[in-house]
Amino acid sequence: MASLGELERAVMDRLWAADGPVAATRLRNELADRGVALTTVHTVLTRLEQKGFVRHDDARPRRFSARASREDHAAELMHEVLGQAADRQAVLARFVGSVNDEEARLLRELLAGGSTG
Amino acid sequence: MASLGELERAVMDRLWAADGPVAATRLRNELADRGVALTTVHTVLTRLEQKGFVRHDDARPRRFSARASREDHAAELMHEVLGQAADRQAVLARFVGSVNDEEARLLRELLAGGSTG
DNA sequence: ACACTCTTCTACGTTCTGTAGAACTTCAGC
DNA sequence: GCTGAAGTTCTACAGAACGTAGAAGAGTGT
Repeated sequence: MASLGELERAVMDRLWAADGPVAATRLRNELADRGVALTTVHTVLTRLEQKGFVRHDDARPRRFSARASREDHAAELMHEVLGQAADRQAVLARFVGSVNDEEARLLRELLAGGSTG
Repeated sequence: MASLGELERAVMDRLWAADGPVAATRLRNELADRGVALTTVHTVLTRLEQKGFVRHDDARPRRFSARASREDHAAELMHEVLGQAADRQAVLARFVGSVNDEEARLLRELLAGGSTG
């Protein structure tokens, strides 16, 4: 499980927040507060692709998008963390023990209406 | 959320697997396959302390222990990951959707027997 | 062809991690 | 209290990851 750097995460956040593929120039604009150069954005994007988080189309300004949604990514990460411990039950117990009531209710609903095979 | 390096994680694994505080020499022995020097173990231990993962007692061979259990740590991480996404419901939905039957059953039990207020 | 925009290549400084020698501290035995 | 062994801390360095971006190359519109 590769973890992301500060800028990498910022880029992923824009990609996730975006409503579709995004051009590098737009990302640069959205990250204007950091004052990063366009090439910097490209470098990060390339690294993110190598890590499997991002992909781009063949259009010409290339447009980049996240391979997985933020939610899928988070859920995936949760799984990795869960699987990394030998005693999953204990982890789940602690996890469930510390979610708030709303989340607990949601979980119950999700588990009740879940698939059966 | 600080992530750990290869050796750092290996050390944490021993600490978590151990049945109580562990001396550096023992850790070095347990990591014999890596052939690391005792000072290397100490360095890693120090860094792990700085990161808040480890603590040591005042005894004289110092003995080190993990601040949180592996399970607590994993559950904590899961929470961090969950909290990091805006749409928690969606994350939980995906998470629940991808746990296996056994885990799902366990979760149901945990949620059923949990607090109600 | 030319100017402009976009993309890729290459590079460098910083920080993190693995690695461990050198130096200092403490304890056991004398 | 001195001495040697064991333990601990200090300091340093190499390699990788990341932020950063200039230089160079490629594509587009006119």
